[in-house]
Amino acid sequence: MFSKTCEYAIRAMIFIAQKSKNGNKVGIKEIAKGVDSPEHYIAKILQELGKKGLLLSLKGPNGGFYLDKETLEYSLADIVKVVDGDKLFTGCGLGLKQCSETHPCPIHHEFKSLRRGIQTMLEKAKLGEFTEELGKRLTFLKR
Amino acid sequence: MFSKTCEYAIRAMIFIAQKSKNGNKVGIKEIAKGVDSPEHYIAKILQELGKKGLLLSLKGPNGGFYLDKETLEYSLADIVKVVDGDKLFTGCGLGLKQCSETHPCPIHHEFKSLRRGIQTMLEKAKLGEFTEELGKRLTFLKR
DNA sequence: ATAATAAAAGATATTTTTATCTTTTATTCG
DNA sequence: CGAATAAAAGATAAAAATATCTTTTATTAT
Repeated sequence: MFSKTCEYAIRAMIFIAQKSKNGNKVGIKEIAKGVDSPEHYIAKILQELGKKGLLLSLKGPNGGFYLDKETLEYSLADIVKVVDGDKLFTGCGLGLKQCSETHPCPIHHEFKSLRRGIQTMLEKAKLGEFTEELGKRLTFLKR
Repeated sequence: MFSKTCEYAIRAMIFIAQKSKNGNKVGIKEIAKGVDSPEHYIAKILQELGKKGLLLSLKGPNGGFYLDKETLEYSLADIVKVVDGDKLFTGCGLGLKQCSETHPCPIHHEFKSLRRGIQTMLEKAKLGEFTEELGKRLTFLKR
């Protein structure tokens, strides 16, 4: 469904959301450990998300990655769009470039509703909303 | 959603289904052209599907790939399982290995229903059922 | 200012996926 | 049988995704 890069990205962002609840920041090492991802690799991904405005960071001592009230409102769909692009939401299930309503692949219509379901679910899933269950250890971000 | 390999596989299988309606066989060149895929690459994929019993073929003059009454009953889900494995149907959306009902990732439950929807749709889609609309040029397998 | 810290950026390496090319084997037909 | 045909199989290549390592820049606290 998602690229591995995107899986890391989502897990890291949810992790940061949880850790930055009280205005705290979290370092890349802790993030990498917390979501079980390669440190330098996830760093790259977060840099990109930062450039796109989905995430904040500060260098130096006491620095790290964090989310504020505004960025906590971003959804998983926003992350997916930045990392994997929007082919999951708009592309043809069979990889045809010109697949459309008027030139559909054989599974175009069935796929359309599936895609819509995926997109709706990801758009509803705001970063700020995962922290509670994570805090209670009802959900997990690694292994 | 699917690997590129799997997209080719599905397109080729639907193409063969259409072409082998009247007991005909279709050569690899015609298949490659018909679904706009690299010839040797799709050949490899079809060989694997053949080994797994989803597809029949015959060498020599008048040879080629074809489907019979039985193999036309296979669904897109069967193809996906052979080519991409079943991680789309059973794997964790965030890539966790131990994600389960008792150790769920934050989107486990939402994903479960999406996955089920995808699987159901693919299982319902039997190879034999695409030929009519393709014949009427209401649907397409390339570009 | 300076030293310490931590992210940003750049360069390189590895692995997997995708694709191509060549040789071999099976089948048909004259 | 022998020539032609077409898939099967094996070897190699190219591209993309994933991962690591090193250097640079920004920030903080002393």
